[in-house]
Parts: sequence; structure tokens; C-alpha cells
Amino acid sequence: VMILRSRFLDARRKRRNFSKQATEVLNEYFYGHLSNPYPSEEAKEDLARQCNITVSQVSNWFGNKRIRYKKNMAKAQEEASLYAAKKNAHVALGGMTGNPYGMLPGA
Amino acid sequence: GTGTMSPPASRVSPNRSSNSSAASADLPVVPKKKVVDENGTNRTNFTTHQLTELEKEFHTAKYVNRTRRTEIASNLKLQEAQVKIWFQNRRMKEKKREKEKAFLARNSWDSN
DNA sequence: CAGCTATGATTGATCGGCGG
DNA sequence: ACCGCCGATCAATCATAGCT
Repeated sequence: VMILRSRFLDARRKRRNFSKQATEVLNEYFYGHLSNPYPSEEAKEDLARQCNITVSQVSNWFGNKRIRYKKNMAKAQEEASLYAAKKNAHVALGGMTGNPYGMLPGA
Repeated sequence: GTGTMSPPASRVSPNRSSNSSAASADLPVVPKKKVVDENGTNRTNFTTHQLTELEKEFHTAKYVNRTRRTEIASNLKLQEAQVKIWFQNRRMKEKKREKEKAFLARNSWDSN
């Protein structure tokens, strides 16, 4: 079985997680447009540039994010609040916080 | 609050609203993709043979006639619709790669 | 190092719109 | 009215990355 699979598996093998910064940008967009997390082609290109990844990767990210957000809404909602709060703070302070939020505390 | 995520603006209707506020609960879940029935397993796992043949056909012709499609479906024991969809997905896949290359190239211009 | 979770990529199939 | 195609997306899965 494994042998048969290895023949048509390609890029999926070597994958690298996006940089924290890239993920940050993507999450900000996602939670900043939660009611309609469907970036236009143009927005995707922009995001791709900002994150230094391809447009397809941006699409993949949003596709995965949407689905997984729904599957774990309870948990994801915390992220939503987190980013919503972050956004407000950002606007209010008008400055960067450089907060190293890494992965969610999962709490 | 509960999830929102209305379907893609392009799919719901020409109605586009720049809703940028964070989580606001509404939208009673849209009918989205149907998982058919039973176990919710409607995704066919093509065999290596089927995929090999399909790709062989693809190299010969990106598009298949209804006649050819019927033949292929018959030979590979697949539904004609599956063959049709397979070719469609294959074409999109190719197009996606080209588009990506073009975009990357365009990105280089900016840097230099 | 093993085990488990997070995450990026792949892909058969669906949705809505368009054109022949 | 019907069908195929496109573009975007979904949903389930694969395989690996990365933390514990």
C-alpha cells in the first residue's frame, strides 16, 4: 500500500510551515473578515506578496482555515477574539506591539 | 457568538458587504456541499491504474469528446461524470501552475 | 527518541455562472 | 432546456513539521 502511494505523492512531502509573520498576516485578514473570509484574487496576490508565499498557498491556507475554523469553532473563536482585540488595540494605539503570540495556549 | 462565514460572495449573490468587524453571530448556516448520504463517503479513490490511464489520455488531449469520454469511462469502470470531472480538475490544475509561475515571475520584476 | 497535534497540500466532487 | 466548462470552494485525507 505504501509503495503504491509513494509514486503519486509529490510536493506534499516536503512542506514548511509558514513564518510566524506570514501566519500573522493571514490570520489578521481571516479574522478581520470573519463574516466573509473569501479574499478576492487581488487580495490573495497581495497577501501572497506580504507573506512571501504563492497565491495557491494563500488559497490553501484560507481553504484549510475556513474548514478547520468550523470544525473547532469553540476553540477558533478564542482566536477570533484574540485577533479582534489585537486589532482594536492596534488601531487605538496606532503602534506595533511586536507581541510574540506563537501558538494558542489551547486553554 | 457563533460562526459566520457566509459563502463566497461570488456564489451567494451580487451582494457584497465590506463586513470587517470581528466575530458577529448571524447567518443560519448555508446548505453548502452535500455529503450525499450513508457514511458521508462520496469521494471515490481512483486506483493507480485509473489515474495512469487518465493521465495518459490527458497527455493526448486536454479535452475529451462525449464519445471518448464514454469509452474511457467504460474501460476504467468509472462513471462518465467522473471522467468529465477528472479532466476538468486536471485542466484547472495545470492552469493553476501556469498562473503561479506567471505571478512569481511578475514578482521578480518588482525586486529587480 | 516516541507520540501526538498542527498544518500545508492534494484531489474527487459541488456550487453558481456562462456560453453554445 | 440541457450540457460542458471555468473558477472557486469544499471536505476528507495524506504526510510531514514541530512541540511535548
